[in-house]
Amino acid sequence: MAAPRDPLRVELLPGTLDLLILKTLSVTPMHGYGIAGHIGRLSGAALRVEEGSLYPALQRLKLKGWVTAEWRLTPTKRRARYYALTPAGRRQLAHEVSAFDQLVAAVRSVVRPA
Amino acid sequence: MAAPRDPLRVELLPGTLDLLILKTLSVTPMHGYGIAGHIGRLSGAALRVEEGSLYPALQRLKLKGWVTAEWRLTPTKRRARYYALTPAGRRQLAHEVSAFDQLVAAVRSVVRPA
DNA sequence: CTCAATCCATAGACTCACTATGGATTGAGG
DNA sequence: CCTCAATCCATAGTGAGTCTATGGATTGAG
Repeated sequence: MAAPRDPLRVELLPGTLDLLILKTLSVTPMHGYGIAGHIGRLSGAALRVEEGSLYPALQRLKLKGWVTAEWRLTPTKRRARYYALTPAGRRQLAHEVSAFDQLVAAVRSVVRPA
Repeated sequence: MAAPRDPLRVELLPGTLDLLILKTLSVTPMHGYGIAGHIGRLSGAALRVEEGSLYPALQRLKLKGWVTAEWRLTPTKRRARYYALTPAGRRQLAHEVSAFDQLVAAVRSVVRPA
């Protein structure tokens, strides 16, 4: 079996965090801790969202009107702040997905020219 | 013919600029202006590297020992500062290409779950 | 009862790209 | 000749955004 190794941390490029959060919330409203867990799981633990990045990001998204926040109780009776995507947030998500794809294509055209 | 339109500017994600510069210099030594032109051309004008981003980036790369700088004359007899990749720079390039690919894969696994 | 996990959030440091600016040189077109 | 666009260099200041470090409260398992 392979030797245990560090969990291959991929540094987050600034600008991708909003995209990841919006996408996560497009599935269902979720609280901060849950968002971080969801991103970590789906990425196979490659992406680790720090709380010091997450909460400021959520504030930004709220200010821009892309998400709403509401205190609720978790299934385990814990008090948590649930964030939900607004219609504007959904449009923004589509826009950011497209921008990300274009950027990746552009960078690849330089890194791997035909 | 298509109507003239704005050149579809893709905002550069922080961290990708070094990668683009290193890759460009891996072909042949080049001066700043040439680097910007090369990236713009290969990306189909999608990426536009501003001089205010480029020169500070070149300083960084030089400080880290990934490129060297040398004054020379262009084929058109203009004085220009030619930058060249060092062996450490080449290793860094390989590392950044790999990191970029991993990041893209990780983000996509969240944005487009199987 | 203790400790890990779950949940929130802020402050400060730091990296890095962008705008704005400034300057020098060359060649083409008038 | 003169002007202007293109070629080349570079810095200062700003602002966006992520990270580390920190702090605190609650719940359940052992």
